This record gives sequence, structure tokens and C-alpha cells, in this order.
Amino acid sequence: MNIGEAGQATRLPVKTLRYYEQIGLVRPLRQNNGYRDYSQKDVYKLRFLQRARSLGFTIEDCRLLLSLYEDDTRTSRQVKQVATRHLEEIERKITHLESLRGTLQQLIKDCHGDHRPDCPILEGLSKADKV
Amino acid sequence: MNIGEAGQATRLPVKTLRYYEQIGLVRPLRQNNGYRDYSQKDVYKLRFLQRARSLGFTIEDCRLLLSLYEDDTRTSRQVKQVATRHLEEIERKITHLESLRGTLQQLIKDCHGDHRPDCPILEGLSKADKV
DNA sequence: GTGGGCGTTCCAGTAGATGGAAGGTCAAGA
DNA sequence: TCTTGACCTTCCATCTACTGGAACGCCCAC
Repeated sequence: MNIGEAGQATRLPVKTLRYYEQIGLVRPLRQNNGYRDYSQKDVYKLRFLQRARSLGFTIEDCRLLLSLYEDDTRTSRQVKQVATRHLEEIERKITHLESLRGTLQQLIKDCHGDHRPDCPILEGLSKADKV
Repeated sequence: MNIGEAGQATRLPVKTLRYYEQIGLVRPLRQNNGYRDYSQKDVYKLRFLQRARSLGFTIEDCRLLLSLYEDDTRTSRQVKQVATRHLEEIERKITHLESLRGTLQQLIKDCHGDHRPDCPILEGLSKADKV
């Protein structure tokens, strides 16, 4: 399967497939003309990657998950641990963003947003005790 | 004021101050020996940047906010618009992360996480209809 | 044979720093 | 006076996860 077909089959950009080969995630064989030749197994791995990435796992987590996926002797504990770490990271990010949101909402609420130059947002940014 | 003092005064890493000069955010004068010479105004600008960055504004937003901050003819509407755009972006990110969190929580909940190899997380990643 | 749509490689750029190498400057102490 | 150490300088590389583009090769249909 050429790279274009593999891209369509996985809904991943062709550029991304080349990148994944470059970093050793999915290494297709080559045809005689030098074109990449994606096997069905390669496509499964790419789909796996596509879903793991869309859940926000880093490339290195994906590499690990893929190796667990292909390892018959894995334990579900190992997998769960990777996912749990990732979930915790996401929760940290949410907490952080919610805090930023709260501060911004307050600043925006206080700003009349008209033609005049005085602005609580800029004041908040220029004085620590106002943020 | 040397760069080290400016770093302490703003709680920004020295490397960051050099970077901000490089991208034209805060350009201190130079002493005779070539050392950077941060003025009080530079320090104010750096503090402003530090707070805007910690609220998650991009560097380009910071550049804009800084120019509004220094512009007597600005309107608070302009400032509010920048902040509102940023708030919307943060809300988008929160929504996205919350969705990831929900999916991950479900997968993790379903995984027994013991010594056995069968694992709903890997199954979820390998089959679209399970995610 | 030629045009267009594939494919290839390699290099550069994104955001926002951060790390490190190689070397210059300065003040204090022996 | 010399040296030590803390500071400063520039420049280059690295990180994440791609993405864009140039320059070129391959293949099929007309």
C-alpha cells in the first residue's frame, strides 16, 4: 500500500506517516521503486497511534503503548499506569486553565471596553496586587 | 542594572530576558563593557510581560498588550478584545481537555489493572467503535 | 512524449524558551 | 600582581509534533 492510500486509510496526513517512520514508530517496507509499502499491520498500528494521539498521549507514551499492545506478556496494570499518569496530567492542565479563566473573566468583567484609555486589564497586568 | 539583577527583580530567568531582547520585546541599553543595562522602565515592562505570560497570553499577544500599555491613545475596547479572544481560546482548551478526561476516565475505570494481559484501554485504542 | 499526480529526500520553521560551549569582564583576596 | 570565581557575552543545539516547501524521480493515460 502506497503512502497516499495508507494516509487515507488512517486519516493521517502523509507528512505525518513519513514523520512516524523517521522517529521509528511505524517502519513500512519499501517497494522496488523506493516507495513505502504499508502492510495491513502497519495500518493497524497507525490507527492505534491516531487514536492514542487524539487522546493526547505524547509520542513517547504512544511508543510505549504500542509496544505494550504488541507484547503478549504485558499486564493490564502497565497499561493502566500509563493512562492514569496521562489522566493526571490532563487534570493538572484543566485546573491550571480554570484558574487562568477565572482571573481573565474577572479582569474582562471589570473593563468597560469603550473608547476611553483607562483599563483594569492593563492595570492588572502592570501591578501585581491587582492580579 | 545588569541582567542578573533584572532577572531577580522580575523573577524571570536570565535566559528569558536575553530571549525577549532577541525577539524585540524589551531592548535594554548596553554598558561600555557590552553588558546589558536594564532601566527601571525595562523592569516594569518585564514584570508586565511576566504577568501576561503567566495568564497564558502568547508572546504576540504580549507584544500587542505592551504596545497598548504604552500607547496613551489606546481604547479599553482594544484591550478587552485581546483578552476576550484569549479567554475564548482557554475555554476551547478546557472543553477539549474535559472531553479527553471523560474518555480516559471511562477506559481506566473499565481496566482491572492486574497481572493479566487483556486490557480495555488497548482495545479501545485499537478499535474505533470502542473509543 | 508529455502532463499531472503520485512518490522521494532534505531543509527550514513553528512557540517559547532552555542548555551548553567557548570565551570576555570584574572585584576581591593572597 | 596574579588568580579565582561570579558574572557577563555570543552562538548553536534541543525540546514537541509536526508542517511547508524545494527539487527531483516514478508512473500512467492521452
